[in-house]
Amino acid sequence: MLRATVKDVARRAGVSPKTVSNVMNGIVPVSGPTRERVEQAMAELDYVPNLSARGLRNGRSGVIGLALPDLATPFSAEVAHHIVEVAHQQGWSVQIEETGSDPQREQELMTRARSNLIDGLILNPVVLDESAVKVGVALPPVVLLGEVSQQLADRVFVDSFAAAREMTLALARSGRRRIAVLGTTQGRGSAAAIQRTQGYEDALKILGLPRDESLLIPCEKWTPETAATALGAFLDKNPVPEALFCFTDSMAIGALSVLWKRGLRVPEDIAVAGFDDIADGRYAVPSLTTVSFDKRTIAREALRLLTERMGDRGSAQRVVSVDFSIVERDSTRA
Amino acid sequence: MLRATVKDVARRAGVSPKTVSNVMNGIVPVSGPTRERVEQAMAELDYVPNLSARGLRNGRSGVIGLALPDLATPFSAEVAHHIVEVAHQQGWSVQIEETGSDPQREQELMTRARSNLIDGLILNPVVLDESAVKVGVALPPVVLLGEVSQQLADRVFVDSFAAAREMTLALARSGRRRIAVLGTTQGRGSAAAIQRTQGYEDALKILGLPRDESLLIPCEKWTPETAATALGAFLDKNPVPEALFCFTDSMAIGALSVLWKRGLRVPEDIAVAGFDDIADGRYAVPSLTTVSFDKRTIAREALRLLTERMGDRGSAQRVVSVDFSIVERDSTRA
DNA sequence: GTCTCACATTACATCGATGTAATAGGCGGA
DNA sequence: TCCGCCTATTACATCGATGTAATGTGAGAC
Repeated sequence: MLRATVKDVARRAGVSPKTVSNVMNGIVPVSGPTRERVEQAMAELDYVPNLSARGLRNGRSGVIGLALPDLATPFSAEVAHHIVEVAHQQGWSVQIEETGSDPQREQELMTRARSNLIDGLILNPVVLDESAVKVGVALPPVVLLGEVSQQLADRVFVDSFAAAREMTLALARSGRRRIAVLGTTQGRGSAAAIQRTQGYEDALKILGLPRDESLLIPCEKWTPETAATALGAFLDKNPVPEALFCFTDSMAIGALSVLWKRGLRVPEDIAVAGFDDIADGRYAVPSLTTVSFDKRTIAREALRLLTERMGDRGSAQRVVSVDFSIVERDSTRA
Repeated sequence: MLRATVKDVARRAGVSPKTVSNVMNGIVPVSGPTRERVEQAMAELDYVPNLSARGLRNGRSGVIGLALPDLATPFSAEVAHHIVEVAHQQGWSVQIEETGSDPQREQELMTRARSNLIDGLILNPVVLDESAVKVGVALPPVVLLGEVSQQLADRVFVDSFAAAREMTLALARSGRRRIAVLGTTQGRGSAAAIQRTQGYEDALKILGLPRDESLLIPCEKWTPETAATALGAFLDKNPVPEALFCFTDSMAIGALSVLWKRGLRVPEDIAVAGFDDIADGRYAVPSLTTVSFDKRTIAREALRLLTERMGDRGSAQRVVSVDFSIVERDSTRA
């Protein structure tokens, strides 16, 4: 059985297809009785508009794309959750893509986006800074999430540099001096890694603490697995630091696991802090001190920038910084 | 600057629009030289097909919907991750919707799906069993994930009853007799809750252990928060059980947090087990014993059922059961 | 040299909704 | 009674890609 179309509804209501369309869109006025007849016909035929047709005609699909490195990451999952929710409230559908930290795939996405199934794209890039958003190509509206050196698109971010500095200062407040960081990168790392490292170093300077290269624990991929491995290797060769600042909560959770296995008590033997304030951190053992920020705000701002950009291509790019705060929990409480 | 269309490509290549279409689709044969001219023209014009138009014409959009209760839940996030990945491999895009455990919203989704922007729907229902999939309405292909009493749609699931029974037996293996479960529901709960409770009770019967009503710790929402609250209330009024089987890993993580705060050692004072094998469980403190199953397999099977169903509407519904195994980690190891 | 036959290519209609411009209908004022 | 005007409604074209059926083109056979 075929689906009903405007034509069918029109026939049943004894009006023209365009009138049916007018009833749906509510821009062109329709008289009371006519409207009622049409609405009844729609109900009787169980009419559902064909969004492909509408999209073709209007040039907009009502769908936005959301591209994240890996949905299974708690942080990405929380961001996705809020974006889907906010988008839904505003009548948008969300198409999700994973980039797997692969610039190639971010390119593909752009193409997809240009195929008109997507009216705009919210992209959380990882490694790539420049590659994804190529100049000169007719791009759909794009909003970037996070720390990116990219200057060509709208962007919502948390000031990683300031946050890392504050967290380091907070860790030092109880007299801790040997503060290690987990998640630094060798060579060209992500913008976030670079900024967090710099924030940490800036705090050391403020504190008058020596910069100890050995306290920078590199970890390219920011997952519990890699963090656990990296921290394990570090502990095999170095004395236990007084505090450990992990560049993400996920890494901190991996770190807590390793510390516990080695019989190191947190926070008595070593304080641990994270970044992102993911839900798991609250229920970590012990609960995790972290850099917190409102992900719903990020979602809302990203969507705001995106919709504004749809209306007004070509204006100067906007950048929104979202506030953060240090949330102290058991993992650092003396 | 407007996007190029088949017409533009055709003009540039000196052929008809239909020939361009033939080159893209590869069904109607196109001679070598012509194909080359067309391909070059497409490249020069940076041509990207309009998927709305294609969707309108073909009646298929190349997009499938994925509806989950809450993307921020680690379990949902992992499932989503695998589905997006598998779908991508097969050339599908995935549109994500959250149902927030709200049957109303599951209904809306069906409507959305019928609006032809979605060729099929993978739905992970929670409370609703019957409501979403109404008979008689022209539905898009639907595959349900999880334990549902629903008999009208294809389905991929893990045998919760058997898994809960095995887990309970495993917990009893080290001589533990007072085994509590966390996550039971009062009244009409989710199908999963009912089956897991029954599996637990079946194991008690096998073990010859008494069924102790007080060891059923109710918890409607399966989150760490609610689990922590429920377990806290339980511990205030009851002696500490020898083992605690949480109906999800998320709840187990909340439970571990509470136990730790109360100074109860896991597994010495109480063994703890979960269900789902989410990544966080591996890095919980202590690492979490759980019911494990391959989520990629779930994703693959769900997509297989869905695509098969697209080709063949109307055949009998299929049900796929995915294997599980008990993974013992530190939270139960004596 | 004409006639098939096979195959590549084309013109045209179509998918469903909606903007545009023209039409129909109603009402008040002269 | 007729004109003019405002509003609700309509016919038609259009968005871009593609199926259908018809056309064109060449090779091969007689």
